[in-house]
Amino acid sequence: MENETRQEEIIRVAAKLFKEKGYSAVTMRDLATTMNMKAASLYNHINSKQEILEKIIMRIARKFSVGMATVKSSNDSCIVKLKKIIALHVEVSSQNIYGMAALNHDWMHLEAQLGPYKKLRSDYENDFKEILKEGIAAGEISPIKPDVMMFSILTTLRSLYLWIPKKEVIHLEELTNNLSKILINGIIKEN
Amino acid sequence: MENETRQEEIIRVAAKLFKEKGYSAVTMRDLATTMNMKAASLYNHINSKQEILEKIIMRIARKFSVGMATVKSSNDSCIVKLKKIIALHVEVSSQNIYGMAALNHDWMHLEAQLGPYKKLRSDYENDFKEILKEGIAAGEISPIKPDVMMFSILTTLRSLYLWIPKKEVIHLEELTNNLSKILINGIIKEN
DNA sequence: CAAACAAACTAACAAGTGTTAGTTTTATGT
DNA sequence: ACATAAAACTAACACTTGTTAGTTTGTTTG
Repeated sequence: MENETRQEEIIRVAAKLFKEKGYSAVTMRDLATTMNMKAASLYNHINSKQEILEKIIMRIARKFSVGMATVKSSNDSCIVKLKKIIALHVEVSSQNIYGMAALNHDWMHLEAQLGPYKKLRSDYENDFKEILKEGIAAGEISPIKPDVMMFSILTTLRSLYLWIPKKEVIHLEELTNNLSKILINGIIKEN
Repeated sequence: MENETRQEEIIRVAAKLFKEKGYSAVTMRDLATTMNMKAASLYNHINSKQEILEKIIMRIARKFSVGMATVKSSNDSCIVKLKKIIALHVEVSSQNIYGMAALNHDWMHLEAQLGPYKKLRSDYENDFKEILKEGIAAGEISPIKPDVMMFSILTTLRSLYLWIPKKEVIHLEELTNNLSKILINGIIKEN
């Protein structure tokens, strides 16, 4: 982690602070103190507070879009596609625990990038819903309202960042498997 | 809605603003403008910005605690208990859409009430987990890690506020039934 | 060594923050 | 009509906000 630029370091530290208190409650002086410098010095590396938020959020949002495109273009069954999406969320969330908090809580404070972000998000949700609908049509998935299904699964996946850091040792593969079971097969015991 | 006090009205409007921008980003002048008054006038009805947040959050947190106590003391099976908890979340969330946002996003900005809030929340989670463990012991629920199960179900339920207002007409009972199916039985089609 | 550059610093700004004090308006009950 | 109380107002406060300008320090390169 020693070949990261000073800018990247600032953004990484900012994401951590944003997770704890939210974008609006974190001041440039807070960020500077954590970085062991004065607030004005931050501006040698970044252009504005807003820019930090943009980089944190848009970087992750694009990763999800790319991941979804890969899943979408595969020839897997819908259930397998869903499992791949679950794995995508576990992977991206575990690698961006702090950034995911900003993405979930502070996207509304985006300014110039607010439109582009919303587009990425709604495209993602549409793709997700489409997979569920195909699954229902193919008889793989129960014919419950796709909206409710998507909401249920996606909010769980979007909240992973809250929960992954609490696990002592994170077995990502095990977590992915458990989530797949719970989200797809439910929790009820079958006989 | 005409027998609500001016204080209650302020708190209700504040909750709506908090949902849109978060506690820290909402200024007393924002709140006053929305209420068609000057910021200083707010202080005829409330003592501080912090107090508004406390009332919004603690009021709801207590409702969940009371609801959980009722479920806990019943003689229902674990699956029925879970369904009752789902119904509890649908009910409280639909009646406090704006407040739920503050509870989920802004609890960390509580000051005097931060400790009490955290206690309520962790007690609630422990009760929830206990129900799942009993269900596993009784053979009603699949023997997956109770932590992962609780996380998955609870994050979905905690995010209901994001989603309920989007439904055109809200059939609360139908929503509760659909969620129960999805969260308990999963989405896969059984043959 | 000297030149060049990156990255820290001090000082200051204009605007916005929650909140208080004191005053005026508006409605209520006798 | 008048006293009372509720609820609005104006003005101001001390402090914090993001950001800029200009300067100094330290490190690399020719």
